[in-house]
Amino acid sequence: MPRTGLSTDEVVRAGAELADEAGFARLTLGMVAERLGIRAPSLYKHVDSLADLQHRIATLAMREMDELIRDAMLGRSGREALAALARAIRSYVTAHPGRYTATVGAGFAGPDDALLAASARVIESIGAVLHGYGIPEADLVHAIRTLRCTLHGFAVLQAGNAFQWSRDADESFEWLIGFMDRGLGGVHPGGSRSSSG
Amino acid sequence: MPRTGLSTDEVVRAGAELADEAGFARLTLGMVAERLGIRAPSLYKHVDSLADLQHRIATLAMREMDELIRDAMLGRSGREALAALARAIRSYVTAHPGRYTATVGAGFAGPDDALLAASARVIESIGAVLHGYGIPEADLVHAIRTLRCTLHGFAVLQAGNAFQWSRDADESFEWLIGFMDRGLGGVHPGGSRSSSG
DNA sequence: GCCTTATGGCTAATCTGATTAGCTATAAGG
DNA sequence: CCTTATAGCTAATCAGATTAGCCATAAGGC
Repeated sequence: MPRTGLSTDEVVRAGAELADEAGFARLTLGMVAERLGIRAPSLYKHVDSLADLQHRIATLAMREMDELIRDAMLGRSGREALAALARAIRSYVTAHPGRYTATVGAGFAGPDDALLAASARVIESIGAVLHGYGIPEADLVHAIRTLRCTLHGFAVLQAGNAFQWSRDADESFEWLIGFMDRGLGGVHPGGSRSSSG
Repeated sequence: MPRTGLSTDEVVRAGAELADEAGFARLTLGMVAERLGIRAPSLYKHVDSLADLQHRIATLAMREMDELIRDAMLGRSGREALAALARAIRSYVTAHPGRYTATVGAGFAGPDDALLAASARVIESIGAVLHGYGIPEADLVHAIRTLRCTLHGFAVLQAGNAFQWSRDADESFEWLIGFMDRGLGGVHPGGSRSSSG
């Protein structure tokens, strides 16, 4: 048996791909092993358990998303930054629904958990959006949590394909961005409410 | 063996209780059977499969939530209705995190799915909130979807206990309500932005 | 109150998937 | 070329879902 010479990273990547393809809930170690051309028990040389693999996929997802978000937000502020953040998340979740789903149920193993660190970085980006809104210091925590809820809610529904949103999906998403902008107190020239488009 | 004389409803209720207690993901037929004082295979006389049980729990949750929401919103409109809706959901999810989680992954079996009907009723309540906001007809769909995202996002995070929100949870939640109100274009006497409590 | 019958519950067995135990060939370093 | 750590393997165990087939009992008809 020639050694494939796999690394944990490669195993996690294969798992992430399969989660996107087959759905996170249907991911099995057998599938991952087959994809990698090895037998299931051999995976334990790279990950501790299925739960460990799932947690690592969640971490990968959070890191990838963090990077996308930072790239998208670069040089923007206020509503522009908010829109960039939201679109980056939407784009990631659409491309990687299984990975995003991995993050939904994932818990933190402890203060050193890499997932916790990656999540914190994403939260940081959410916080950065608020700079342009002149939110009172005392309200910052609330605003971050609120934005997180809204973005996460959209992402979860998107990942689960829960809304048929057959038509007008893009339009609804733009409306969502405007909604958040208004909710944060954004004021824009020409009135604060828009009807469509 | 004295017949316990169980009904599907009782099985579903036991499953829902256990989901709340142990976590939806950890729910097994064995647990349900033990709780009911019967053996696991006997459950198949009442539900088709574990997946069927999970789907029924989701349906139960959606119905219970629908009822709570309607009661809470009765006689209210505008921001009052919005707040009542949000608080009803928060209250339900706090009391029944496992049941709510059941609804997250649940898909619809078809056009006659009872879960679909129950979900539609909840969406109806969300739509009713918008009456007080004078949203343009063309934007109603978007507003409903947007509100759904925000409320669902909060509920998912709450059910998963994802935010430690150790302190200020209530305050953040009130901020979330104000955020939605502003996002929907709510205008209130004395300025549209509040800073705290 | 007794007989019939549908059915709720049971045991035994199968199946899938995770996980463990213990073996072995090979890659990498000396 | 020899040594050694280890990636991968097979065989086996375990948990949990599900199926097959049996049987006692509750409910209704007489």
